[in-house]
Amino acid sequence: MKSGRPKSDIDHAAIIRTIARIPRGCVASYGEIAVRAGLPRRARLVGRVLREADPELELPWQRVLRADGRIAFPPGSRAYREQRRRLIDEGVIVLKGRVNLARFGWQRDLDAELWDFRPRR
DNA sequence: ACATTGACTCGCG
DNA sequence: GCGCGAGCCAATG
Repeated sequence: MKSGRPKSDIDHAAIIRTIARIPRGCVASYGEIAVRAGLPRRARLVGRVLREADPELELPWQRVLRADGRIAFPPGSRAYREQRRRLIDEGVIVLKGRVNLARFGWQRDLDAELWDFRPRR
């Protein structure tokens, strides 16, 4: 019986599911993903899970940014450029490696009402 | 068992 | 804006 892997597999799955739900054209921080997955203060775990995630899952990893809206990878790196490209391709405005969270942050279901007087597009 | 390392975050100066 | 330290914690060496 190989007791298995630690319960962290459960957390891992919760994180994967949460990331998969980020709407197209929106972004969320590592910390926010953690909270939504029921794992407050586990932002680093989100990053780790993302790094090891199977590409087959085709997770929208480009939508996960740092708490201040910046791309986590070193500016100019391959991953940085790809993330920037993917975001722009789905309509997210990226200025100097940063996204305006007030505008593109994933806050629809948390504050659905604010959606009405939020500038569109 | 101990030390280092991160796709992190926050507060402070 | 920038650097630091602290808190975070699983993976790695």
